[in-house]
Formats: sequence, C-alpha cells, structure tokens
Amino acid sequence: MIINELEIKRGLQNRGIRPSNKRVAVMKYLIENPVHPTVDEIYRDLHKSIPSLSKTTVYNTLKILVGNGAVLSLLIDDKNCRYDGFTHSHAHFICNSCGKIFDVGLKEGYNFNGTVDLKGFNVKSAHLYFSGYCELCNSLAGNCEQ
Amino acid sequence: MIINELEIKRGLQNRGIRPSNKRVAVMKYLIENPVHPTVDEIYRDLHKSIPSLSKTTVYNTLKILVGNGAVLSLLIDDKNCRYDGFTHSHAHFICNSCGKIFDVGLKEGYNFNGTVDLKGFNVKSAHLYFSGYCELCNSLAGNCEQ
DNA sequence: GTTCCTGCAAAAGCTTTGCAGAAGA
DNA sequence: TCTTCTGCAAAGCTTTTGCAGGAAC
Repeated sequence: MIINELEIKRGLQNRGIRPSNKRVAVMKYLIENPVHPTVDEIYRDLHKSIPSLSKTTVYNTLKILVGNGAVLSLLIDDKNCRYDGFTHSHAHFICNSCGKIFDVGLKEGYNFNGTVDLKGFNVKSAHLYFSGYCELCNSLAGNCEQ
Repeated sequence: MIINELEIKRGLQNRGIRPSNKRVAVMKYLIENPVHPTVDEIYRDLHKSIPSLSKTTVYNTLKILVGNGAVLSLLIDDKNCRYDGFTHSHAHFICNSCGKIFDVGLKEGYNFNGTVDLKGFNVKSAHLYFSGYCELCNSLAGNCEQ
C-alpha cells in the first residue's frame, strides 16, 4: 500500500498533532502494515530505516495518536498492547494457535442497540474481540476439535 | 452473597481441578466479589484471612481457573488483567473516569451471526467491551460532553 | 527565545520462572 | 513414596518517568 506522506501529515494536523517526521513515520507504518503490531515490532521495523528513532518516541507517539483517535489500541493479546491504524468500526479475531490478529467486518451501520442494555452509560467506544483458531491453523490441525 | 464451599469444591473437581483450600478460596472470592478484581486485589484481600497465601499461588490458581473455563480473564483495563467468576455470556463496560467495570447484560441467546463475518474462523470465545462514563461519573460532570 | 520533541537511562510495575520444601493421595 | 501444590526470590518484560540536549517555529 502506497500512502502519500502529505496526506498523513494533513491528517495529523487536522487532529492537532504536530506532524514531525517520526510521528508521520509511525502513522504511515501503521497504515501500511495493518497487522496490529506491538510497540516492539513498530520500533524494530522503523529503526532499520530511521536509526535515530527511539522506543520512547514510539511510545510517546502512540499515546498521542491513540489519545486523538487516529489509532486504536487493542487489548486482545494478553502479552502486549497492539495498535491499529484502521479506525473504522470493525471487530478483531485472534488465533490461539498462531497468534495472528485478523480484522473482522461488522455489518454496515451496526450498533449494539437491542443486543445489550447500556441504559445509564455514556458510551464512548466499543470493542468486539473473538478468539479461536484461524482457517489455516484449523486445517493444519485436521479439523479436529481443538 | 453466601456460597457453599462444598459446591465450589465440586465445581472445581468437575473441571478436573484439585480443590485445595487456597484454590477454593480464590474461586469463592471471585464469586462473592463480582467487581472484576485484579490479581493484586485478590491477593491483598485474601491475604488478610489467609496469611500464608502468596501472590504466586494466586497467579497459579487464576491460570488454572481461566484455562479450565471456570473464570474469565478480562482485557479491558490496560493496566492490569482482571478476573470474573461469572462466566455466563455478558459484556463489560469500563468507566474512563472512576475505572469501575460493570457487567452489561446481553440479550438472551444472542450470538453475533449476521452482525459479523466470521467465515473460516473456528470461534471459541467472544468478548464485547464498552468504555465511556458511568451514570455516577457522568452526572457528577454535570452531563457535559466528555 | 520559547515551545515542543526526542533519546537515554533509570525506575516502576506486572507476570513468569526455578527451585526447594510442604502437603496430600 | 510419589505426585502435586505452594512460597520465596530472582528474573524477564513492557511501559513510564525525569531530565537534558536538540529541533522547530
């Protein structure tokens, strides 16, 4: 996926985030690598092309991006926090065998009215997580009950 | 809530978990304190009545209970893992202000068929998390947009 | 010049691990 | 006796913090 850096800069500015080169790089990485990477994965990959990048900056940047809604933080993997540059409404599936996290489409315009009772709560965000076995791991295991 | 220890013992045995006193105590605590406590909260409270209890044992026990489905682990609070002894299908809401976690009822028999596309996935569990402001925090803030 | 960004090193905090002793079957 | 459970201490990791130098405006 080829992303225009200028577009990313503008997107950050629209959210009131000063678009430093490193911040743009992190945002770009998340959009180009929609695999829900951990902080360490982001750092290790970007560090190759930007040797002066520190992990602290990756942490700082992600905190800002998440705080401004430019990026989602996923609490699906009990080992690490994961980050998602795709912020449109969707759910996630984590494979208990290979650990990969998959995006799962939510029906257009779907909300949880009628399925849950949220009376009295001022809801700001919703996350729907699934776990189990992905197609590949499931077939490798011979379709036997896991 | 008064829980029969014998009942808990039988419940653990039915899941193949040897019901030592400390394991029963942890399970009982989770059922009697459905506030989604952290490991540290469980440890600190139980330690008062069972001074010989160690945090290692709390960790060990929770791992076994979660592994056997007797307890749910909740990844809703980015600081700590939380535990829930109530394993029937329900969703959770975390208040961004006070940090409390609330159980949210799911419509009886509800599943996500039709709302999400899980073709190819062998789904073993689903978690639905909401965040925002609870009724009390919302009213204290004067109902202004948070 | 002032503000904000960044990196280093250290600290903090949660969780896991190894091992030895204790408890239970 | 043999297996399992438990506690202690240490280690491992992720994440946060304090501070000083540097960049941007």
